[in-house]
Amino acid sequence: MTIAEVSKKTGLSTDTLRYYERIGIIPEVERSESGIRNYTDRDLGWIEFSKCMRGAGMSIESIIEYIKLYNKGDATLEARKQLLVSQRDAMQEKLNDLQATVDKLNKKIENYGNQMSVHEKDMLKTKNNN
Amino acid sequence: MTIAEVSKKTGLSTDTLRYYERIGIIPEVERSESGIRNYTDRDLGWIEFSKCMRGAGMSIESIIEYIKLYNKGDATLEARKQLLVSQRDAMQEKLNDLQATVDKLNKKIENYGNQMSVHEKDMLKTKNNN
DNA sequence: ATTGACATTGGAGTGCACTCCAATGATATA
DNA sequence: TATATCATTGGAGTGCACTCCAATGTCAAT
Repeated sequence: MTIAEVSKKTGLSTDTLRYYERIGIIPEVERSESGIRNYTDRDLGWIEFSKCMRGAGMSIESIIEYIKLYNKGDATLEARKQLLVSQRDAMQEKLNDLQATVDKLNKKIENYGNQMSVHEKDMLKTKNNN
Repeated sequence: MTIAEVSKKTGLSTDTLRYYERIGIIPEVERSESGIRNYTDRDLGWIEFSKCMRGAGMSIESIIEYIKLYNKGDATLEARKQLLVSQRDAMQEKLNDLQATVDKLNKKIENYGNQMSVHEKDMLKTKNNN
């Protein structure tokens, strides 16, 4: 698979793909004799993984750490698990916060729903109802 | 309320507080004759609002837009509502993605749970199971 | 009146995660 | 074989959201 194809499949730009490889978020991709990348399905798996984790807010630094551990083999199983657990916990917390904010927003939107002056109502309410 | 007190209450640094005011994420705060800020509860409300929205990933640009609309008064009620609705929808989507990623991560963690070589298992699975 | 802890400003600096670019090389098609 | 379209690299540039800083001012307590 060429970089253009992978870009299309994943939605990541070729620049980002090369950047990810350079910094170690994707293992090094095989090249043709002339130096052109040839992505395997396995590479694609890592790309999707990284994309997914990045999308969930995991830092590039943490992904690099995970991949480094992975490359060290089975001795790092526990460490990898712990890394994932702590990332999941962080995500779960963000998720909860996000849910709380969505709920808040929904209440505000409801207030906007009825046609009375929200300007006035608003300022008579609890702090967070701007 | 002094800026230090507000900083303590909100968890935002004094630098951030001044920055937020400068860019319009917080309405201008009253000053003493000598120019020192004196925050009201109303100011605090806006700060909490902005903090909350920022925490949920709303961009500073959007918050500025909302506050500008707010300051234009009741003529902008509908626009404000629409802004909030679209932000909520964006958050809801992020929330769904996040949930999906947490679920995925939980499955991976389960795999790590049993002591067999995940290294081998891993690579025999579907793409996304790195 | 001096000390020390706070406040102010504008502007420069930081960190993250890309994103763009110019120079150059590879490959496919007419 | 010429042309067009892709690929490569290293390094510079971008955008966002802060964060830090130095010079200076304010204020309460000794």
